[in-house]
Amino acid sequence: MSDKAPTLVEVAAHAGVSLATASRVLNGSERRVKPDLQERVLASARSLGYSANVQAQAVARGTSNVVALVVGDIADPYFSSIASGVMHVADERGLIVTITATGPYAGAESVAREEAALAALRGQRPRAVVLAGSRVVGVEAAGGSAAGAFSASSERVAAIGSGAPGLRSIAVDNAGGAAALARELRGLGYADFSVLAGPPELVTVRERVDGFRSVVLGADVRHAEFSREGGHRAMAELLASGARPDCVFAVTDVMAVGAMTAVREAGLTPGADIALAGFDDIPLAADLAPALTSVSLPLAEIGARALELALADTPAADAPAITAEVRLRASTPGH
Amino acid sequence: MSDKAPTLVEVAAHAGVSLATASRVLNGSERRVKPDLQERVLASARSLGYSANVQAQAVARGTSNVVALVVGDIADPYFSSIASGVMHVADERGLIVTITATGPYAGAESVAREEAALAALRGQRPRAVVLAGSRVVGVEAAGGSAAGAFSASSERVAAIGSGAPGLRSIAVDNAGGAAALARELRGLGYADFSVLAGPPELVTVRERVDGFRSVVLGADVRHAEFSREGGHRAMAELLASGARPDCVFAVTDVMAVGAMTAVREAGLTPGADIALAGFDDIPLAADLAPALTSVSLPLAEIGARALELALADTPAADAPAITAEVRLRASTPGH
DNA sequence: AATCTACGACCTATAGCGCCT
DNA sequence: GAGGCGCTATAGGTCGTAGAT
Repeated sequence: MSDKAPTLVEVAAHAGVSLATASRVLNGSERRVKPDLQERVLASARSLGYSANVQAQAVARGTSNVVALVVGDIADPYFSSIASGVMHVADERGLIVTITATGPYAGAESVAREEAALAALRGQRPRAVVLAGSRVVGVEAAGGSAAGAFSASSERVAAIGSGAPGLRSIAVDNAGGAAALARELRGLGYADFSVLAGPPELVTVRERVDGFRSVVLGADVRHAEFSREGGHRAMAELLASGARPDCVFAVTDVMAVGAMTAVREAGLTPGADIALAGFDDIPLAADLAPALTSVSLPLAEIGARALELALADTPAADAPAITAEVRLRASTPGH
Repeated sequence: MSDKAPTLVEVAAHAGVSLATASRVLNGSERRVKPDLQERVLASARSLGYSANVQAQAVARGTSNVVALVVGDIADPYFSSIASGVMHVADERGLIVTITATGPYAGAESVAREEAALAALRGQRPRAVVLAGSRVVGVEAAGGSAAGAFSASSERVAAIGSGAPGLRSIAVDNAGGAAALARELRGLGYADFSVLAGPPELVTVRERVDGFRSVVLGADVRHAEFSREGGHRAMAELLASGARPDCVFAVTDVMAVGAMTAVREAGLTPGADIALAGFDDIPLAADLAPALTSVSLPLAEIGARALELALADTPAADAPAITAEVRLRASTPGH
């Protein structure tokens, strides 16, 4: 009934070898020890239930096997899909993933929270960090102080989307995807568009809105929280104002979901009375009724590539931007 | 352009004080030092960009501030909602959370993976661990070897749902919720039921199926993977077999979503031709069309309580089981 | 034929690592 | 200022074999 985990010295003593030898057979890779001793050490370790203390290893080695992931909200399908990809490659490489959520976006306070999170992360001395939630426009906020401190201290950071200068980043063609969507929708016969956007400070939001409006110049834009509720409220207000666009583009599928419900609550039929399109192509998008037209992003792959990029020794030649693919579905029927 | 993080000794030297003093003002809680020294140390720390190495602190203190969360699949709304709750309380208490995914359930292999994950977790010396994905029936698997090693080594573990004996656990009234749902559905006039279940080895599945069938005795049961695809396939097969139950209960909302699409693909209208109900009440359940009838579980709260339970010094008097609430919606209209 | 030095193979002893008490 | 946390890394020791003298 040992109530404390056995240490290496105990294992070494039990096996009758030196600490160094025990360390080598249990962890060290290079030097090898004679088979019989090796066997004895392993046997002792097993019988004592030894498990190396990774914290101590990290201190001794001067490098941890922890990677940190920063997201906005893990319950959001966008982030959880990315997290899934990150965790997959971490698992392959025997790395431990720690996750931090910066919470819903709420102006300056969020920037502060984000920086606090990054500062706290530094304490972990992670081998790499993936910023999936660093969403604030501007070098100062996203890539300046906090994130800057990372690169300066030689820690490897990769941002998803709009990379702050000087930071590795996985480029996502938000603007191009949104523009392509706009073109398709116009080709379908829609003419009167309205855009449901998140906070304008978020780069991702700006890119998607700008991309969409580069094709559909006159589209009216409405900002709201970056969530299902935000989409719901924005759409409800839009309808309450008497507007009846024939197609609404929500910059996020999650917002589109809320918008769709709002349309329904107003006694209208999504798809038929008002077409609806989103962005991200989250897992459930195609299962909605009507199935939601969206711009597909390989979220898990993005997460995986982000971690690989962050882990790389050399900043790596800039990979091509992740391309977004338009998926037309029943929520935007052809006229 | 320092490429290495400054250490405490550097800060101490810079401030002209002893290591111990610096340690006290920057981390130690008890003893306090004179204001002027304190200020000097803080100034040095700031100017050097010092950030305590938590790994080293953990080794020195003999206790880490890491809590581990084990889930099946972080991209599944059920798990990500729970994770959200866990992360929230961890954040409040200044703890770091690491997440491990055991992957989709796949028989014995999954049990092995789960144990491997737990073994790896031991190396982290977490202050507490929350098992949200430990889903296998039987003491041996879920609470036996691996998990047992934790409690034996005095680490604090809490399981969500069916607790293995000897493990702290958050009880969830799966059976009661499913039974209540069955009663409500029968009250609505449904008589011919079919159940879409996940792998029978999972306790959660068993409890929900058994609870439902304790009310609706004759219900036919069909097992499939514990996912959207599983629900889709099972429903497609059910329909292909020529069966036309008037109400189908999927043990999980995620499965219900797949089932709903399968119903539609068969040219039938969910709700009208075949009623559909799920379990969990994931965020998007009410936004589906028809809105999905489900049994609501406070997932984030469950996660939060699980971590609190795991963290508690004393095993805590057994709290009441989490009660599940039936939410009747449009997918199961009254006759 | 016996001794010496060389040398690889292997292990032990012992400094650290960054921090706490 | 000293000692310790659990572990890594490396200098330095021991031993056995082998070619040189």
